[in-house]
Amino acid sequence: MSEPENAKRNGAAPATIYDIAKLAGVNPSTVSRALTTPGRISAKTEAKIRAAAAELNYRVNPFARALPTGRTKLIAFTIADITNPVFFDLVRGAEQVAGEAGYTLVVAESQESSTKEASTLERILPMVDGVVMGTTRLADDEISQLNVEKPVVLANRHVDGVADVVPNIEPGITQAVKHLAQLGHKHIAFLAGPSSSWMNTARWNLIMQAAVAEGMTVVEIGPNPPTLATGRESLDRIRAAGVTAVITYNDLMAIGLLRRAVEAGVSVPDQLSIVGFDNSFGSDFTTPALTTISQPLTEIGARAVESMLEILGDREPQEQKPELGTALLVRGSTAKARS
Amino acid sequence: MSEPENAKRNGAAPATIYDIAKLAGVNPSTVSRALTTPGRISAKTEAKIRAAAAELNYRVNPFARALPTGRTKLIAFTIADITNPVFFDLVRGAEQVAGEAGYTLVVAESQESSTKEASTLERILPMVDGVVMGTTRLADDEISQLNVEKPVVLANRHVDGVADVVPNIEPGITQAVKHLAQLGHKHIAFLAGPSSSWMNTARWNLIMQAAVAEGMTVVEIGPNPPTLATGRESLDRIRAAGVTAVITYNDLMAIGLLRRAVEAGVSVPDQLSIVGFDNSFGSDFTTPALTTISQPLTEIGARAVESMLEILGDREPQEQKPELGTALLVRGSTAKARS
DNA sequence: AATAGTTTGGCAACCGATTGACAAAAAAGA
DNA sequence: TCTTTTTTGTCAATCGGTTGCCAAACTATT
Repeated sequence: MSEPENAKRNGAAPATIYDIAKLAGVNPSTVSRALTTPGRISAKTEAKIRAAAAELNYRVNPFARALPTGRTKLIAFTIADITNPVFFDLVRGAEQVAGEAGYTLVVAESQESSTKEASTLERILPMVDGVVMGTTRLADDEISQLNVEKPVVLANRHVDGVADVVPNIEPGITQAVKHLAQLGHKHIAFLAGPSSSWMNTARWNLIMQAAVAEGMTVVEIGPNPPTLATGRESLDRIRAAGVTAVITYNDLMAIGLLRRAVEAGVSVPDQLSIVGFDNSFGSDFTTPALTTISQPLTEIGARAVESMLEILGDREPQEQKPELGTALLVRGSTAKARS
Repeated sequence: MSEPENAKRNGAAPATIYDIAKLAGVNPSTVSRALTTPGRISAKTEAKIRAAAAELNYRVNPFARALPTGRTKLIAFTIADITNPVFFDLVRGAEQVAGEAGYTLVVAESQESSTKEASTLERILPMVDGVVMGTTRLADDEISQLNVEKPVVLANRHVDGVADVVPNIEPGITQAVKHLAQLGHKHIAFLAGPSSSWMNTARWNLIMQAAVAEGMTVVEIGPNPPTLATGRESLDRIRAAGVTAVITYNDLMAIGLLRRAVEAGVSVPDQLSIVGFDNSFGSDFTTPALTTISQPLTEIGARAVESMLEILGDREPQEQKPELGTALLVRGSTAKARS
């Protein structure tokens, strides 16, 4: 309690390589080499130094190291909305890989605002080695711009000249549309996400294509913020459109829509079939449970960081990994079209 | 593509105070002062320097600054499980306050493992100014220990000698137990969380106390990992215990239990009433929606960071804020005890 | 106009590591 | 045994800021 002035806690200042050098009877630079360049120093001396370091409970000062090397072992991870559970798995995968490589993730949330995203990045950019964008609301040119300053890896988005990890959404979407067609749906809708989402466009295009191939009509309703609230608010527009099934941009919207429908006495799936996207946390809590297109989110997060590590030269480029796919997960929110 | 060696991106190295000094025709130290100590330098010179800085697109190198000052403007925020939506609101509140003060949050997840938590903290401790523990699985003495090295603020937990932000859980719990009593329940259970959770003990004690006061019997079932899976797996034990209502350690467990019960043909709330804890994301997705004890999580996260800022001397200590409370939120998962 | 007092800006040391250049010591070769 | 090569450790500069101390320049006082 109440020692507001003294920011320094532990009376004993943390040990430095100088302390170790003194204790081991060598030069500080020898300590640095022993600790960072294995083999450069004789085994005997190195052992002595390591012992001294252990005794002093030494931990390198990351800033002192970052200054001459310019490397901080920090990676920024951007997400648009912490409230959207898709990012659970994304960061899980990312954090896993980053941690193993001795990197730390700085998670930056932008609350769906590109302005906020830009300003947060502005603040943390000088201290990270690279930026992995889990979900971003920045425009293509802003991303390209960013990529000039620090390496960028995109998850679930493509921008020319920028590294990315994007699953093939075609199989999942085709399956979903076929599934609806087989259930007898003729008129369906796509409840769109934000216009600044690259994935939104990609999904819409494929859905349109697949729907036409199946001889169905399809309308896009949106763009919208990809939230629970939007899902709820869209029920009227969807009913007005006269469709019998909807595919939503993400599960959050699907859940909002489903719950609102139930409240409004619109039976799901009897009067309205709903297909979500992402298979994110909570999508199986609802009654009926949500039929959704699942993505390998953990793997996407992991690969995005792996890719970053390769760019940073901290990981050997691997042989080409198999393409990531998507698949329809049929649960209870889809059924035969009402005649 | 393929320039694995060159970590440096932008051909032009970022501007330093030396560049500014040259351009403005002053000494580097003058630049430093102009930018960090308002008033120390004449308005005229400062304007000149600021102009030069703007022209060169200058941004301070946080590491160079951190070296002499020891302050990094980074705060670690620990959470036990990123998959538990309680932390949404916790970090939302925390990030908000931190951002406004120019601090950045480094979110560290430990996947419910105290070992993992300790090792992650080990890695990031040297680079943060303090640690805010959203949810932690460390033991009391480990926390005290940590608090010696860097300032610590605990959310939802109390350890002697360590700053904390804890809401008063008494009203919520009392209301919940009263609510069950009024519905005619005589025998209830507490589905416990992890033994390393301080809150778990705190909640159990109050529930026990309140139940006894209402003339009910109450049993503790646990300890358990506070997850969806545990909730599911506990149905049998709960039924075996012969109780008609359960209060769970958190919503995740309650949701797991509720869903399993429905699957198993145990009607909720008719055969079993369930009360969750936290009012976290998804707790209203279920059918029936979960009755739960809500906590002001955003506010807790915000206050925890505020408290940290005060300790770091970066914020004036405020007048005492009103105590944070909890309250029962009655939804559909509780009903009259089956006679 | 002379003196005292206050601003303002420069000098240089320092934070804790890393690293190129070099010399001393040890090992290998003649 | 003497030279050549390799190994091992030291010196000193450097990264980009911050800050105590001091002197020059200015302002105010008498």
